[in-house]
Amino acid sequence: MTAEQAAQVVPLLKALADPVRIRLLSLVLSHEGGEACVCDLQPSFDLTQPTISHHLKVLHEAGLLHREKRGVWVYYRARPEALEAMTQLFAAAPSATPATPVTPAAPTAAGAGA
Amino acid sequence: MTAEQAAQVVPLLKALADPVRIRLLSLVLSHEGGEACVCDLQPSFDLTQPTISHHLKVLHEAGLLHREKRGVWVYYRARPEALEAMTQLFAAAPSATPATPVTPAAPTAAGAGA
DNA sequence: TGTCACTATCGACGCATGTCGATGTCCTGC
DNA sequence: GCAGGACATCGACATGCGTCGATAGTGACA
Repeated sequence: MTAEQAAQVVPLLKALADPVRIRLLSLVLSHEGGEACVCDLQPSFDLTQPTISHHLKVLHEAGLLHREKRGVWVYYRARPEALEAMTQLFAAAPSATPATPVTPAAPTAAGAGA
Repeated sequence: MTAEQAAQVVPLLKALADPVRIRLLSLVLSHEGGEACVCDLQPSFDLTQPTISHHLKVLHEAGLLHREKRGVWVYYRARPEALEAMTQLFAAAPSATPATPVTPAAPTAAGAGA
């Protein structure tokens, strides 16, 4: 993985690397119709409304949540593309060593002449 | 997802939510034999040795890397269990709304009598 | 028009984190 | 025993982040 590839995935991981935000995303996903407004989400947390709004903004800016205003309420919905990107990231990773014999390799940087 | 479940996954995500660490894990996975020592990894970054060591420690404490000392070198190897936990997390999530019609739901918390 | 409810933004505070230089620990080879 | 290399730890610094209270913006309703 190059530095550029890492720079693409890290914002998504950063957005999810918070207990409040990953629960927010889970709540939105499991909510009726796959969408929820702030007033649906806030009661699940012991946090103030601005804090919830802040976390939703982070998820939105990371591309994980879609935002839509309907009258007084703002509805958030998960964006499957972002979730799929995460799925593919981890689906590709562990295939490297499923049951390989793990041949001990000599270090290359410092040279094998130790 | 409960707060407890989130608390279990978040440390893994936090450990990966860094461009250096996700590249370190990728390098270890793709390295010969699925393992690498610090001297193999450091040349890929413009960072000092203590910083690389710090990031490897974070990955190790999160359960993502296994650590083994052989002589002067310390070899790091990915732990498939942790990667599988990540895979399952994201594999279960996006199945909520693949092509659902998204029926507009009224907010429940503030009551519909607004 | 005035009021109320829902949500976002702002400014501030404290804590966590990434990075570095200096140093310590452990092993190898002479 | 001594020198040198590989890696970890420590202390310090700057930056980022989560949280709050206060406040602004916007739509609904009487």
